[in-house]
Amino acid sequence: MKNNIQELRQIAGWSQAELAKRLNVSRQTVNALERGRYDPSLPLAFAIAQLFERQIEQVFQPDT
Amino acid sequence: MKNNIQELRQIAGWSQAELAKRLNVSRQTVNALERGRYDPSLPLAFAIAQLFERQIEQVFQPDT
DNA sequence: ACCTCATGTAAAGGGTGTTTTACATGAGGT
DNA sequence: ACCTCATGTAAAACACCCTTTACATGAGGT
Repeated sequence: MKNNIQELRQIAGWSQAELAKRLNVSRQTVNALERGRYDPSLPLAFAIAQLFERQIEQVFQPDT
Repeated sequence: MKNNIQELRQIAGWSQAELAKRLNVSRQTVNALERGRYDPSLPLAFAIAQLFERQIEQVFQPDT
């Protein structure tokens, strides 16, 4: 599962720490998601999409 | 997180076991999702939405 | 009464998502 | 040289997702 979190975050002008705070997760979680270490839970995926005013499919793309 | 899995499955005319097979998960997983015992992983949420030809937001609705 | 099918549930176990604490590196500004 | 900020990473701990195996219930058909 790929994602555009880093790109969206940089467009917004936020650090990983700032994004983490807005999502109520740790900075390490944001870093891990951007680096593709694992996928977020579904509720976190919704929070990310809502924060960036995108649909989930616009932020996350399945490998297949 | 609420979802419309049961409704979509019934419209498709499938049993929980049939849906599970199409999703490559166990029947217990389908049952647990329909009954709201937990949320699916993000990849499974994508598979469900794609199977029913819906957007993720049309299948899953955050509580907030 | 029996059989089958669909559904609900439970327990144990492996794998994944997220946290806290902590340390390391590089870039920029003083 | 120093300080600060942003980023990357690691280990331990905990909760959650999903599996297999198993049993229980109710509805419908014979």
